Amino acid sequence: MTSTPMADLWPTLPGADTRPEAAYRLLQAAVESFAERGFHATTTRDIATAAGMSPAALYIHYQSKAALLAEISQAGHAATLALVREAVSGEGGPVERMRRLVEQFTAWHARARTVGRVVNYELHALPEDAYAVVAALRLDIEREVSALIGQGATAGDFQVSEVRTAARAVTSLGIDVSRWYTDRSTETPEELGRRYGELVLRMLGARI
Amino acid sequence: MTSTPMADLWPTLPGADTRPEAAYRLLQAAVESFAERGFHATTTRDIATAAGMSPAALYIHYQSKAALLAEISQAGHAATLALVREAVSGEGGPVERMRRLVEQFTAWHARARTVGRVVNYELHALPEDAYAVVAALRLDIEREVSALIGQGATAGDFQVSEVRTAARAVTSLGIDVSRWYTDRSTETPEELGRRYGELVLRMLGARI
DNA sequence: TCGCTGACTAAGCGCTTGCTCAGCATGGTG
DNA sequence: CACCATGCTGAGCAAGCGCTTAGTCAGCGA
Repeated sequence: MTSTPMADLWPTLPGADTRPEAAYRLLQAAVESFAERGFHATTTRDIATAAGMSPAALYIHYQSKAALLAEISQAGHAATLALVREAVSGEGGPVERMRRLVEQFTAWHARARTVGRVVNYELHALPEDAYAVVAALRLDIEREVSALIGQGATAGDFQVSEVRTAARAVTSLGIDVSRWYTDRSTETPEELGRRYGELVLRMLGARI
Repeated sequence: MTSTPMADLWPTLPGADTRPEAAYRLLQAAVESFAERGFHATTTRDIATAAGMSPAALYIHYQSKAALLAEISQAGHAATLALVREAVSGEGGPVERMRRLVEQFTAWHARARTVGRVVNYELHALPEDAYAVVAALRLDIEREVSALIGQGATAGDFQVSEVRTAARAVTSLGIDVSRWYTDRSTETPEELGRRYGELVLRMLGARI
């Protein structure tokens, strides 16, 4: 279910990630548990048991429970920013690029909803230094989206009165997907992405 | 700051609410603390201290920490549903009512963002019976929005391919406001509401 | 065969948690 | 005055928390 998105974040290619398999299992268990119950309601025993180990084994691979959260949050944000950058700097005009951005951003938040929940809703539990890193990544994401809307507006492709508000709305729609999307949702992540793409383009006043 | 929305949820009119003032103070402290740190990271000592009491005093007014959360969540959802019903069943055509709905829904989630965070992001911490009540209220909210979009679509005022997806997007936009809106936001809740109203109407294909 | 290393566990430490309870001050009532 | 209900506190209990420690054991190079 979430194995594909997880693999996207922490590549298991030989040489690309030297992390032992046990550390990877702990990471996966932590994502699942943090997403379902939240960071503070998750115990180190939960994570270790789900990874098939004793609680003490966690501390061989990670400094603390919070370090696990920091790792997940930073990798998740980095992956999201990469996705956004790829769409924004891709081929085509503002309309085409915005459509691709929303499609990918939305589909990612549906597909990787467990990681997405940790990334977007457990920020307050991050240690201060990890939070600073993540906050910078979030700002970058917002700036990329704003820049694309700005380009479209000056090119006459979009009609928006406030670029920042429009950018907020676009990212907001995608982020919130990770809150409500479930296994039982009838739309596939890709279908949802296409539909949200349409809605956003109309919202931005694009003639389509 | 949040005192006005709080008063909306738990009226202090003489006779309307027989709750002792101390219980009200505990409620307010709990909302603030749950919103900032989350339910599980909040201790009963946090709440009691913020309300100017010893931890034991909490249990004179509420059965448990979870009972406080249940009270907040149910009152918050009830208030939101009332707001939605008032807008949906108000005067005017679908376009006019949708604009008012989004304006009010958005402004509420900005103004009452502390309550809003508890309402939308602490559902998983609710005891099972309280969750059932709240889930029913959430379903009602979604149904009201869907019904209005459906009306507008059949009347030819909206162009939407999937009513459910469109309804999701509309409520999603409003809910997510409680996540990101802060004291430092430059837009007032009402300004934000008006702008989101415009964006949503365009998203729904209304000719405006 | 040997000593060493890295991954792991059983046990448990010190602390915090949600919650309880005996008792105290207050103010209204006979 | 006595009486008691009410609202609260100080002290503290049992359980559970994150994390540590001492020790086990398979695998490996010399």
